[in-house]
Amino acid sequence: MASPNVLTPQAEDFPKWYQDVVAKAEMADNGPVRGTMVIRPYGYAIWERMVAEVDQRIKKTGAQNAYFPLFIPQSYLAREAEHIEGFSPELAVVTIAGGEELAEPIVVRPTSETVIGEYMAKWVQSHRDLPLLLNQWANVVRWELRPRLFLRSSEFLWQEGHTAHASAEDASSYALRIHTEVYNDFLTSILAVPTLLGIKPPSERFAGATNTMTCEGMMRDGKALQMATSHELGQNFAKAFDIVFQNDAGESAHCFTTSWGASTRMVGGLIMAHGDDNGLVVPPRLAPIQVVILPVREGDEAVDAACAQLAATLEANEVRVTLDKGRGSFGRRTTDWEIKGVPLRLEVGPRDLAEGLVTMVRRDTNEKISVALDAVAGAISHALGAMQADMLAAATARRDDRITTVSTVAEAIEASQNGFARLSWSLVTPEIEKQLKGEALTVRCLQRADGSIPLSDTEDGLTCIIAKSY
RNA sequence: CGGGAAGUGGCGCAGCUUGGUAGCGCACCUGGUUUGGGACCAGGGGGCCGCGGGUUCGAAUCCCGCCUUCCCGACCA
Repeated sequence: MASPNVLTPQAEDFPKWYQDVVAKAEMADNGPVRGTMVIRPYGYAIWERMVAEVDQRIKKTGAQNAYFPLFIPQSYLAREAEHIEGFSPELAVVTIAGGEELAEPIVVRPTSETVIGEYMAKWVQSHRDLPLLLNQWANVVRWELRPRLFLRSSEFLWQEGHTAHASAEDASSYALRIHTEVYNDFLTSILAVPTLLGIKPPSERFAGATNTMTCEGMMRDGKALQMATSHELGQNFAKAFDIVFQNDAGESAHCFTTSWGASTRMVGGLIMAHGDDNGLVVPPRLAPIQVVILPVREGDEAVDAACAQLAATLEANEVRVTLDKGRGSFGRRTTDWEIKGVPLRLEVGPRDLAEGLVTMVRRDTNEKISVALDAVAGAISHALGAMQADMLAAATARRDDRITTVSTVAEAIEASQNGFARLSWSLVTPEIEKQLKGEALTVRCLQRADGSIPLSDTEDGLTCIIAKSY
């Protein structure tokens, strides 16, 4: 256990705890311009792991990576009325470049539906060109009034997928496939964050979408965080950008498009879904460092040799392992790795070594197990697997404890002070949504009674999740 | 963008009321003793006090403007 005063306890001040973890785990710093973020090597290593896992899943669905420009003509955004209306307040616009006032202002992309739409129109001629499945990893800029590291920064990193299809059904099923096979699978099986899948109410839809799906996660303070999102755009952008194809009967038709994204916000979600008073807890399958080998004292030849041997063995078993430098007190080094959330520590000291043992400690439970030197590889592999499963189970239990099914709006407001309220969607009128807003609450998503994703907000028998959110 | 709080070595803070040129803890460097849950002793280094203006013989301290951060709201991945 970390000594007191390393981090602000969660129960005392959750936002302060979050900042402490971001700083002390060396995840990120504020940038010099308000809302900007410097991602430090450890934070970036975690992001890179997310990128690798998500990218691999995206490619499995058939999408290909490409890259589109940062700068977008302002007129492009204006072509889709809802889109420009939704994004205008958040845009950073370049009006001077090369020392001259520009004839047409250039927008720094807040998202790339518009530029990509322009090129889709160029590239799509026939139904044989469809579906067109594109993805890009990029930075985007949305000027934020209230920034928070990872959760809401004015510039952030993400992946944005953009696809064009011949039919509404094809677009819809692809967006759903991304939602479940890419996002939800990544979130649950790698990030160990259980999700509630649903659609956004019309008031919360992406600007220009006909349907927005969301993966809502619950943080340890009971607030909701949208971890990823997937949109059906209907023919809105196809009409604005003339994305037209000839079908097999030789007739012209507008495509149906989708877009979907997941961002560095997931790093914030990781911190807040799993972190505890001792710091970050990174699930093993995500962790850039899965095991740290920690010599109890420096300069002990037997210990150093055993550490080197263990590192080699684990590397050969494809475990992502780091050898602690052994400088400074044992307690200090232990605490530092604990704050970084490394799943397993292997403590190697002369006492254990004399008996042919090392001590393995799990970050999530602090459970200490003595392991024989020649059994380390197997024990590590087993512990990594167990910890991954236990973290998802624990997060799921915490979440379910905090979801209350209620039957009135007043009860929903009460129940959502410390968690999620589940209420019949039929009780939520636009006036009620306003009332909720006054209580700092929003409808996070709509679900069918069985928790599955509805096709539309007008289906009968839907429930909604009401919560505070980040 | 509105309402609150705050910016002083890397981090956390004191000093400001009653102007006189900066201090503490942690971190850092050197040496030694240590090392099984944030070690100890000794000796060191580092700050034009967020930025810009003003008042004054003199400003961390008083006045004005701006920037940044945090909390609460409206907007959002």
